[in-house]
Amino acid sequence: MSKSQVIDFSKIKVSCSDCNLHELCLPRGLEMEDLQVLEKLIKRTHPLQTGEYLFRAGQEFENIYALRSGSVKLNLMDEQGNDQILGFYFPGEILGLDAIHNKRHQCSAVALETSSYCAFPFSDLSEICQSVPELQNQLFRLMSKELSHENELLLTIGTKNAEERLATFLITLSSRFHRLGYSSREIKLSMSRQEIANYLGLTIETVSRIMSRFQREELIGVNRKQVHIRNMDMLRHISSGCNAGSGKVHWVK
Amino acid sequence: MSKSQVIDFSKIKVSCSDCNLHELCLPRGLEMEDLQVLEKLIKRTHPLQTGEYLFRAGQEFENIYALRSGSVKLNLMDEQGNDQILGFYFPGEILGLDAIHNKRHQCSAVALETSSYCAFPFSDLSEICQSVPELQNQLFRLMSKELSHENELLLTIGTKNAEERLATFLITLSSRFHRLGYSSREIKLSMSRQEIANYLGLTIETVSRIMSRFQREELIGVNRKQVHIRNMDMLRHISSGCNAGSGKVHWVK
DNA sequence: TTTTATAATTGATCTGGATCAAACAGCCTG
DNA sequence: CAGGCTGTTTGATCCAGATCAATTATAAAA
Repeated sequence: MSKSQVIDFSKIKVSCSDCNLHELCLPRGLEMEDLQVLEKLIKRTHPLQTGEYLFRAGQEFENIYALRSGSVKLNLMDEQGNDQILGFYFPGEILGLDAIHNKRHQCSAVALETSSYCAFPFSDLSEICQSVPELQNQLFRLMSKELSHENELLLTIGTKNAEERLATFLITLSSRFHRLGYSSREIKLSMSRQEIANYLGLTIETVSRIMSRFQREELIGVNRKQVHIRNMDMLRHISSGCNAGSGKVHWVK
Repeated sequence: MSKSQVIDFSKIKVSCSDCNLHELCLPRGLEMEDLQVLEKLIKRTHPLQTGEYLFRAGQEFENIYALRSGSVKLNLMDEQGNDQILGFYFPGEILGLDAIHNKRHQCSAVALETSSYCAFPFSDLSEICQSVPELQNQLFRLMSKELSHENELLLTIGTKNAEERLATFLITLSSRFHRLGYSSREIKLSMSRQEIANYLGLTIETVSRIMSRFQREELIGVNRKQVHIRNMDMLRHISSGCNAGSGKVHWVK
């Protein structure tokens, strides 16, 4: 209503100790002194608007990024223009780790909605790691977790059918939102159907059809980008591929 | 011929400074002193025979592994038994990095042929990183490279058709072998057709058919597990998806 | 040598999801 | 509020690759 309600994010001063994502992006048990060193090197900038880039493929690698609010998609393109979305990122998650080895980003990261973030200059960070073992280990853990996520995605795309992939997608989003303190039943999709389709190795039509089917079967309620999970168990059941309901039967010899 | 030619690998004493994979697995410019510390903690064991496990899903994470000879497949299985091969590993490559974050292996690593390796206890390694910055950075780089590999695989599986995937697979193997000092035209496949198919998200029949077609078109020569690349350019062309030869035409508006 | 077992190839058919096409629903903007 | 734009849904058809089935090749065992 009043203009005073319009927030100027650029003027907000946030310290890591205040940040509610603290536990997600920083190691536990960091000394106050270390924390202050860390805070000093963090670059905070204007939030990104929808469609703006956090980083672009080809850019020199300088920072890793911790998402503070909003959401971001990460995608990789080859010389032919084939474009694959590798992941969606939400508050507390880290981006840019895959660019370390050749000092250049291969992927692009694009905001799916207004999003704010912290940037950590990697060279400084890796230097601090030398004196703060817990920070080094946190970075190892973060990269390792990223690897695991990609492994899961490969398993999903490589072995599951369209229905199972979409169910898996919804279940995964739900549990990630839940971890952030949101409802696990109300999902606000910040990405388009096209982006979901690309991510899951499907087409937009297939995604749309299956969403409709899930709705018809009362597993979910859909209103544009808002998804309400009505039957979590069944959805989980479908996502794990034991979907006897659709006539698939596994015989035991 | 004579029995003296049978090598007892368990008695071979190899130091990192002798190892021809040195450059691949250790950081450059490591001080002699640091190298000796490192060598002391490396566990060398009997080589694995075909089918033996380097590590199994569920096992506690202790070591990361540097493959010294042979080859290994890494695979991930879900509760339903869906099994996805995530990668094939060759000498100089590192396995186990994805297990860091929850201290337990999610994947299994199985030898595809007689294979030898070095095991580095990770807790020791991360401790040494505190005093040897270059080692820490090498680990960051290795994990980052692993992430990039998975990104590439996702792009391949998510956007390419069967023919393009197999061509990509062969080209990739070729260049990896070349980096190891082998011919880039002679590929000895240590994995079965079934394993190639699984890795590429295809069936064994599709892989076999496309291999036959490639042979018919004189792109490759195949003799069981031995593949000879006869037309690298064309293979590369197919792998990158600009395959006008098969009737696909891209119109410019 | 034959026997058995496993991996790979080849052919015939089927189908899940892609592609093509059209209609529809929210939107901004003039 | 009409018109244009974009994203989504739904229907009709097609096809790349899966599935099913049979044959062949290789290798190890008897």
